Amino acid sequence: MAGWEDIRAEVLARIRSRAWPLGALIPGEEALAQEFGVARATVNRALSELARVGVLERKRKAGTRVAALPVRKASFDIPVIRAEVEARGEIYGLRLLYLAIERPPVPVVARLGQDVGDMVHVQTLHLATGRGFVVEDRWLNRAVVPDPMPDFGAVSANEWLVAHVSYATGDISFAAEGAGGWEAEAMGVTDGAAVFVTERCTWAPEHPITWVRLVHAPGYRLSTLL
Amino acid sequence: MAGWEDIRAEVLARIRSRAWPLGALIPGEEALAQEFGVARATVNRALSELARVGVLERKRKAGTRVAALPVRKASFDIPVIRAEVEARGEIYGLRLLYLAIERPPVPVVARLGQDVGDMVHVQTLHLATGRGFVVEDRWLNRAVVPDPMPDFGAVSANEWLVAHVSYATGDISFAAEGAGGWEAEAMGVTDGAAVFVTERCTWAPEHPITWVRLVHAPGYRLSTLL
DNA sequence: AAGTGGTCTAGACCACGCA
DNA sequence: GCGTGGTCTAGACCACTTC
Repeated sequence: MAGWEDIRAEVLARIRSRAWPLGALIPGEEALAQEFGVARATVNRALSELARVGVLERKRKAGTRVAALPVRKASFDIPVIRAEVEARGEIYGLRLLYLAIERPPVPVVARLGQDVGDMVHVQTLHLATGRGFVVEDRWLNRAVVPDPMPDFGAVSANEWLVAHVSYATGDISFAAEGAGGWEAEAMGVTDGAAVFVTERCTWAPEHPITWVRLVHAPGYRLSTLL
Repeated sequence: MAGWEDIRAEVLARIRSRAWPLGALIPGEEALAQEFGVARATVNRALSELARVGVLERKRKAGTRVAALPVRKASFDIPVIRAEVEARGEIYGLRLLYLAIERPPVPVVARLGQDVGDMVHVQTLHLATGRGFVVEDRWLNRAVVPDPMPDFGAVSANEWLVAHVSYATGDISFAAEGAGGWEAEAMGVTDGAAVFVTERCTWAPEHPITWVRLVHAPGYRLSTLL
């Protein structure tokens, strides 16, 4: 019996073999269902999957075509830092460097897209077996933090958030920068050393939650399967 | 009428409100289908989607539970460099720096996981409106390159591959490094400047296809929505 | 052995986007 | 309009995992 994964494999084979060239329109779901002897829903499952990963482009009425420039999509996990350290078999440590309620600088407000006044500003150092692993610089909307503030020296803001302010939209970006200032000092690297930097911004449906900048120790690598 | 997206929203709301705490087992599909007055397939679609993005964990017989440490997954596109440059409204240019058939160094063979003897070695500079955008260092399995070799000075190996050797598995990784050697020179940056580096390895089902290292111009940023 | 999620079917209706 | 993909249903069988 042909399952949706078999259909997917067959479609991929036809694309690879150029039976269905790049950019070409392929037969409709009904036709393929007949040809393969399966229900239309099964074909739909296979084609939807291929569209999700960028191999096909589907539009109602227009039909399904092979992506002209197959844009590969890759996905990766955004782990809680503690889990990431422990997954390497190292011992996690956390050191609170700075904590205050103050006005965020203009760039942070801009990234959040909305001014919510004073915010909770937390700077922490995440350790892997005693060595600096990540320097975290975070601004939190006071509206999401309870009044007796959690002890961010014991549980990282990162971890507290995923457990208490679940689900939100946001964006994330990665860049290479030369280390500098307090971040370089906290991490214990020389000024100008190349470091991997993650910046993330998250919103609840109606208000910003947090902006965070993570400076990873030199040698850090973000990797995933295609 | 309740569609699968409504079910998804309701499930998310229950998780957010702690009606279903982190790590807790939630009712089975049949029960939820009855409660929401929809078919089980609709509930399945919603829960599968949530499992795919890491909010739920599902196991046959064991049931569905809320992920204890919700690992957010992000996905991003791996565009063809020309498309990336043009998407910025800049003019794409390509300069072939080096082309030879030679033995790959040990690290490259190791990453590919299989020794295929001599390979095609291509080094190119991708330009955005005349300025260096990406330095590409690529090793290609000779088995995937036709005998009159394509003109890699006209069409980048990158682009030629997606059009002619479609679909493969592989891995990709990102890191920050200090620029150096011919790469720094080709890009026109000072030695030691922080650059964003992408390394990618792709395989056909039975043999390696290519290994490539991309050094992006300073200031490059990889970003995506969560 | 039994319960749960994973998938398939045949049919149906709907929404979108072209003409 | 009208064709295509998107989704839903009710029922069924299967695969996996835990008991």
